[in-house]
Amino acid sequence: MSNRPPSMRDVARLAGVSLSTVSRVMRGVPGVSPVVRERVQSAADELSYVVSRNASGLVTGRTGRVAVIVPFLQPWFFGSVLAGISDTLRHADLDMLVHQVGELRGQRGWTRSLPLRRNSDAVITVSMDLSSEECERLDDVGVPLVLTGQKVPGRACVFIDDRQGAAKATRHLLNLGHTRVAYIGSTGGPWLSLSSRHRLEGYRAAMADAGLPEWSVLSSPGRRGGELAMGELLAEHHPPTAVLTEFDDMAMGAYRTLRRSGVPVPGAISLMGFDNHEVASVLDLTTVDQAPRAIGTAAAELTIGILNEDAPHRHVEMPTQLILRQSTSTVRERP
Amino acid sequence: MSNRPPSMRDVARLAGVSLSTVSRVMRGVPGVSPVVRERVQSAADELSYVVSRNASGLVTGRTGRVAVIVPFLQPWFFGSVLAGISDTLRHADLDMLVHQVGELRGQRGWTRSLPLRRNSDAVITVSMDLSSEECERLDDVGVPLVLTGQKVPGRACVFIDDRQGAAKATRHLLNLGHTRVAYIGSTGGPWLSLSSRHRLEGYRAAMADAGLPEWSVLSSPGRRGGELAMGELLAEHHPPTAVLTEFDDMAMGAYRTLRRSGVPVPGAISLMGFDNHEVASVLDLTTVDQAPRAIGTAAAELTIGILNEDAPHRHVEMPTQLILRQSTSTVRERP
DNA sequence: CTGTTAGCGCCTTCAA
DNA sequence: TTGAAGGCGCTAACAG
Repeated sequence: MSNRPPSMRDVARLAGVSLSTVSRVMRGVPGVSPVVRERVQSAADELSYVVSRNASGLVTGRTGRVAVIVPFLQPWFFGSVLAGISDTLRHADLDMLVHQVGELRGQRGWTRSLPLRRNSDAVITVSMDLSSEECERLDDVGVPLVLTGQKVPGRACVFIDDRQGAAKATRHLLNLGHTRVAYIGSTGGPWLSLSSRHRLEGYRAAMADAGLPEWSVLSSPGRRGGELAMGELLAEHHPPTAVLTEFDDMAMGAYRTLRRSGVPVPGAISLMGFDNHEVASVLDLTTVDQAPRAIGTAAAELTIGILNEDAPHRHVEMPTQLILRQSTSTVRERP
Repeated sequence: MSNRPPSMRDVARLAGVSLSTVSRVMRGVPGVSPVVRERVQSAADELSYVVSRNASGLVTGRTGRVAVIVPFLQPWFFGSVLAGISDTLRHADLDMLVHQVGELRGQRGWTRSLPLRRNSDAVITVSMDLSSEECERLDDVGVPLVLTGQKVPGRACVFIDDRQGAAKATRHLLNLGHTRVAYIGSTGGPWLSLSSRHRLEGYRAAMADAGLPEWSVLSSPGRRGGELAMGELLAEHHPPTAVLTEFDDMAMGAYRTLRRSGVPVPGAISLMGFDNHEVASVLDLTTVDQAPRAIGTAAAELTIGILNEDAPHRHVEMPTQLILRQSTSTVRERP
């Protein structure tokens, strides 16, 4: 509190050298004798001096910061991605600036309202499902843009193969002998529509391959949607024997309906989710893992690569993995 | 990509005014005629010009950024707190810098390894349970420090009354007629020990008030710990009829053990958590809400108040609230 | 109401 | 290997 923190000048004075020498030492560039380097270092330590990114950034044009844009911070998924990004950036000595834009979204020109330009070296979006217009707006910021959760030709992105993941999940149910396999998907969710579409397509393809009719119910995204959709399915004359949901959240809603209706899982209905939500294990829910933390790590690495101008590949596809638990089993025809 | 982004000079040239005029307009300070203001504004828009916080910060000594330190980003709780902080800071035109220090923790001097100094106007810690030594190290950064999740005399902090919350929860179980009420707590968790202690104390106090013996099992934090602890309790000759856990995560573990052991909830055992985890509702778990998002909001408001030097009160206690669901019921003696 | 001037702390020439 | 000078983009005094 009080006076300004020590500046490079203070360190220089204490070490008895010039500003440039201190600067060289702090940046770790060669061209300083070991003796002097040591002297400057201890002077800096004594004052607990830290280089101001503000000032150095003014000169170099780099801020040492990466902006991360997420729709919401609350859901488990985003926390995981951020965790991966954060750790990776720190090792590259970059800070993470987080912008939650869920509420802003929809306002025209929300990209402009963020103080991104000149305030970060790169922008990472997390499952924002950006339109190409929005992408271009972000390009306007003038720094590299890395997308996660969507695949856009010509742009750096990290994504999973939603289609394949959903197909894999569907096949798992089919292999268990189920033939009446329903799908609960979401609609109207503002930032997931692309991946929603792909997962639905994956389900459809797997069903078609097996020569079975598709049976999908679309509902509002989230737990409540799952609850309602499952209610609809149960009201049918011949309910399905297996249900795949677009993501675990919806599976949880579906699970709740099943529990309240006294329908045993997986006794009467096998239930499957997608995401490997942190509590899927609590419910023993069979699901598809998409390693959100690894997505964050990959996005950060891609970003660092681009900043160093040695970006090897700009499209990174992350693997999905079937997580088998107790909520699915071989088909048992109802009495 | 390419040339430097437009600077204030470019805007000034385009609008045909001087630098200071542009500066005044951008900062929204009075003393500019509406006509000129309008002209400058549209010039800025045309160039999609954004003020560089770097440069202005150099002059004002303010960075326009607040650093938030969290142990981990993954758990639901932290995401919620961050969500509250983020929205509140944005309205004050401050950016949020997030540092995840879980892995660093334990290394001596981890506070020094963060580039906080000169890079943020204030520091908010989230459930870090800092030692006074660590607090002092952070003071060294020279910016205001706001703590959440712990109460330290003389420091700005936002916290809940863990003792009271746990006592309230215990009394809820007692009021249902339970007399064999056990408590599952965590031990060894690096960043929750303070609140752990308080919750345990709250349980003990409520039991003592009712003239009942306490019955606590401490286990590792997290779901696994809850699983094991509940296993221990079930192995007893006369298991408890009600169990309070230190937090929902442990309750989920306990729930899993109960489900696998075929013990009906709340038929045989009433189960209660603490936190109101986002999936507590899926499990119909009775719990205590501590509104993490509101904690974040309060912390950010407190921070803004301190930065504006009009901080009214520096200790903010957040209320806790009993959330009644289906996992607790009146005692029914076992057959 | 508007423009001019002098730094903020640092990096990058260039010269010694 | 070291130092001196200039300027990065902006704000805060001033002067007009």
